[in-house]
Amino acid sequence: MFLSTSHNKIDLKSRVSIPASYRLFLEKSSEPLILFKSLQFKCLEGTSFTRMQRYIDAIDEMDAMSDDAFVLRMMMADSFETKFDASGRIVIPETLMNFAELSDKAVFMGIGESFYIWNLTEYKKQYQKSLKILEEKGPPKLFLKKKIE
Amino acid sequence: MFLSTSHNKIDLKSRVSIPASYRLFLEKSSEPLILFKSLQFKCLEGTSFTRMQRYIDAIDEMDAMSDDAFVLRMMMADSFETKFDASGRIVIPETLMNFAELSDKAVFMGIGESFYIWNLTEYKKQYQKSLKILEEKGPPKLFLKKKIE
DNA sequence: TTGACTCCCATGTAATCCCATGATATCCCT
DNA sequence: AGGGATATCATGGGATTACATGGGAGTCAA
Repeated sequence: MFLSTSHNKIDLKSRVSIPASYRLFLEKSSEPLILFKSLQFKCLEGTSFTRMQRYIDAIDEMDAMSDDAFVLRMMMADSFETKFDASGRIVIPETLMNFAELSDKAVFMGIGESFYIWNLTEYKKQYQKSLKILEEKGPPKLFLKKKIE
Repeated sequence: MFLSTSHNKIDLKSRVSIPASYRLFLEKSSEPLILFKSLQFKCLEGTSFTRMQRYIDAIDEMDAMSDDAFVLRMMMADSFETKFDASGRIVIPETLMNFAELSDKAVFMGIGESFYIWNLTEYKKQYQKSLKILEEKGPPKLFLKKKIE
């Protein structure tokens, strides 16, 4: 799984080291890494090939003319399969760099099945926001087990 | 699969480079590339031979006399099997150039099992539309579910 | 013979590979 | 438990290759 947070450098060639633990997870299942624009935030999302495959299969199962299918297709179009170099780096495509407003620093944030890549400012903003919500509304209700009915 | 977006030039001979990653995907399965008019948009669709076969099978399964079958068959009649030259280009048949109103620029948009070829204006229009849908309706339900079983 | 199509070669740019390095973490032996 | 040896990790930069594109020569058909 993708867990933990780390701050890595983006060099002049738009290369970043993917945190070793993330890489290990992908290599274990010998999966390529897919990068795409988040549909919810100004950040990138990384995930495994098979997970992306699931979205693609889902498109075929839905009404091809529906809004959902339309948005999902656009998401595919903004997805990239990336290759690791010998030392575990990838190149972030220019479109994605621009979308997430990345320049020289990337914050990796593991969220289980996938992970986010933020620019530092945006990351701090979201982090503060989550603290504020926590303070105002208290800890979220969290059910680790499904209710049996 | 077909992912990512790229902007390629169409030269005076109606030649375009098919993005290397798309070509790789086709070569891996040693499949010819089929080009045809999109049934939904003013763009071309490219896909593998076997997937095209599936479309044709689907038509065969419908009421042969129906309007739907009629329209689909007419569209399919304008399908072309393309050949790559040594450097990975194809020639876009004139009928298709006209249909999608292509001239000197082609936007390739990978959507998994197939890809679209748009003229720049039309592509931008569709992209804006997807942003609008996303803003108004939020991400597809499918996407919010972390696991799809 | 002319027009269209195909094959072949040329080229600048951008991506990828390869080797090098310092820093940190891990191992291992005493 | 210390402390040196070793592996792992993140980073930098040059060399090499791949890719997209342009143009010309050869080929076939009307």
